[in-house]
Amino acid sequence: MKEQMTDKRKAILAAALTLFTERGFHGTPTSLIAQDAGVATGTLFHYFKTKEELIESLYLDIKKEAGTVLRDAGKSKGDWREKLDNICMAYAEWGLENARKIHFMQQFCYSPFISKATHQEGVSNFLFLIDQIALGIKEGAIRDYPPEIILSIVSSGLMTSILAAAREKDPQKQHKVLNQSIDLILYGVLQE
Amino acid sequence: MKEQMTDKRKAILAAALTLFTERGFHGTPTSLIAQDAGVATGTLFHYFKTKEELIESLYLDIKKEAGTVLRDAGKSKGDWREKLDNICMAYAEWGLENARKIHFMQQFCYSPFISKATHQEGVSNFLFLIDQIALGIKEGAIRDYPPEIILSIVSSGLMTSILAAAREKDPQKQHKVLNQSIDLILYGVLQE
Amino acid sequence: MKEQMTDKRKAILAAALTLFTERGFHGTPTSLIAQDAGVATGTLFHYFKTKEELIESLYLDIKKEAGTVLRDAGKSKGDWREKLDNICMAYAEWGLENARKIHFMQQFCYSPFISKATHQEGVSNFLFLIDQIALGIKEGAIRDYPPEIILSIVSSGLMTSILAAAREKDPQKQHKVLNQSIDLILYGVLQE
Amino acid sequence: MKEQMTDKRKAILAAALTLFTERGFHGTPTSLIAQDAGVATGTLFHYFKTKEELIESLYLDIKKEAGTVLRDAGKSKGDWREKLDNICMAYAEWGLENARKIHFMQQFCYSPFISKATHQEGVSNFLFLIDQIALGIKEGAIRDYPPEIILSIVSSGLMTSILAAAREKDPQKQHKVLNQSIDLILYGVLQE
DNA sequence: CATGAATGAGCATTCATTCAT
DNA sequence: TATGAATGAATGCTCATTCAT
Repeated sequence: MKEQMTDKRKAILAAALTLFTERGFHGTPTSLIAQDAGVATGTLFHYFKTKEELIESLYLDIKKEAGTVLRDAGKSKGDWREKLDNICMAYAEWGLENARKIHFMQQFCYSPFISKATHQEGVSNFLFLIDQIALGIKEGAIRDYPPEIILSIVSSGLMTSILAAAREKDPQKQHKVLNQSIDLILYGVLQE
Repeated sequence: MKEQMTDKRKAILAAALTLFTERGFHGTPTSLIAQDAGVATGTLFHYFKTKEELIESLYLDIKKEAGTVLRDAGKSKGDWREKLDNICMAYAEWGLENARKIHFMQQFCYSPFISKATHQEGVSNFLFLIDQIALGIKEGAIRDYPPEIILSIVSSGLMTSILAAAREKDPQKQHKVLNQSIDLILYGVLQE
Repeated sequence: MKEQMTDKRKAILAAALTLFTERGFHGTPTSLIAQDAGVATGTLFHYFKTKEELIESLYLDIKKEAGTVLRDAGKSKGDWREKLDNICMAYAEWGLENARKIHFMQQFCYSPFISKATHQEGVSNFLFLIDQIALGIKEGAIRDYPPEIILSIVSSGLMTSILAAAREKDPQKQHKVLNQSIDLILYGVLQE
Repeated sequence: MKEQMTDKRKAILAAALTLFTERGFHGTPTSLIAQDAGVATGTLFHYFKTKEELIESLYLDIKKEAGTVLRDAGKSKGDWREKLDNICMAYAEWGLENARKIHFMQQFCYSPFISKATHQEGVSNFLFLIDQIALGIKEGAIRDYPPEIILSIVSSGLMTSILAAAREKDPQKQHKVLNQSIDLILYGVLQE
């Protein structure tokens, strides 16, 4: 547990999340991040050797958090439909409360600021889902298609839906959008 | 006929497409765009008043081209499944040959470099699909969900699949990925 | 008479006068001068080889015009006080109607954009005044001080007064300011 | 004590003074100012947010210094002629040693680079002279003309004379020119 | 004579990073 | 650990000037 997550470190990451999504990577001066985080410019470079290291740390933190949310939701009991529904809803719920993190992932996962290696490491948090899907296929609950393809389609659909839901003001409407989206996504995936 | 699309203008847009996707907006100097396009730096600013205007023009051009591809494919005859399949395959085919354009849209559609107004204008090229989907619902071929939701889930799924397919080297594998992805996407959408 | 003073040439000089006083030399693009003059950018360089040549031509034209005004006024009859008063008032009158030209001279006579040679040539239009002053001294009407000093003090006082008068809106007030200023200036110069 | 006047700040102002008078505002690259001041370009912008702020600061500094010189000289004892003579000579003396500052004021006081507000603030350093002149008028020593007019004529005459004197090499000649000029200026102002 | 597209050197300003305190 | 003044390379954009039409 090398990561002690000082308050200052956390503040820097939080400020960076907001600023990077709102202004892009190069559009965000490190001095501004430091300012918003309430620390001196030099301090930022004490915690992160370079600006690149900062965005990659942020990326990994978010991916890890998202992975944990999914893993926890995956422990729910019930049949496959229920299980997948739970996982999707848990992710959507978290995404709605952390829209900026979804936004961040969407914007930076294919950007040149995240190295291939970091991207790999980030994705690794979701790999257990591949196994789960394979299991669902074997049990005849999920259509027999390559699990990677299923995962990428489901997750891109979810991300887009969360962002769409976040654009609604009314929480009831938000949930309606999410429920309908998840219905559609799972129709595509589940064997009827 | 305001748009005469000079050769130089085209060259600048082409160079910008490649560089923006590879290095990001702020990561790409205008001088480099000009160099790659084979024109002087001043010339770039003769055609586009600012760097922002350049990226927005590029965005609109691509969205327009994508809209045209879809519109043409939508004229095909046949039942709904065939029709949707044709549309998706045409889009995927185009996307595969223009992976950079897909990449560009994915990376910049939610970025702060494209103004809301431009985003709106870009999306307008796809609005006719909403009507089509509504028609399909009325005819009982497409599940009865809000057409906007259906459109956003289908298109995000398609984009992701195209990018995944583009990562494959072998054209045969590419098409297999695409076919399987489109199958899955349409399962979700079509009423069986 | 090499100078045929085409309409276009005149238009360029007029536009340049306004723009140079309002925005400075380097602050005024030649393209803007051309635009305001209603000609193409290339045309400006047909009449003036460089931007420097333009400002120097403008400077000389103005100095020449000012010299002519003074020379004409100097032909008036009457005693020395009357004569000097006439000269000053004529100059002030012209300056009031051509405040921009006064402003221009004030701003650029010591600026680095006017070469020493051009400055010399411009000043030559006023040299006859030195002789006049010398004559006035010899006749005992003007105090016995070096004519160059007298000239420079009188003319700087006049310029400043014209600019001050031009700042007033009411023509009556303008003239009051001018008359009072000229009174004061001549008190200093005339032998009582 | 907001103004700590760091060494670096002082060096930048000194370099700017020389360069602006010699090459004009737009004719002077900030990089050259920094170089001449012996600091990095970034440092210049650490002390002055923009090039405009730099020239305005410089203008205010000089006006303040000039005002102080006059104020100190105004404390001298003696009759009005002596007093005005002292003030003028003190100013001329300072101007001779600081010809560049005089040159700067002459060149930029009516230029578009100094905002109206800054001009006002600069002029405020001389306002006490208006009161002095009014007093002189009341006591019958100075001719009864609007004090503002008297001030502007005297000061423009002085400035011009200082510049003329500065053009002489020989210090003796310089002082002769100044003395004669001040004589002439005061003849115009003083009631005999 | 007149045009205006094209050029590319030049400049104001920003910003990641360092380092003395 | 924390600070923030100082650095200077890098970049978006401007503009005098040319030249093919």
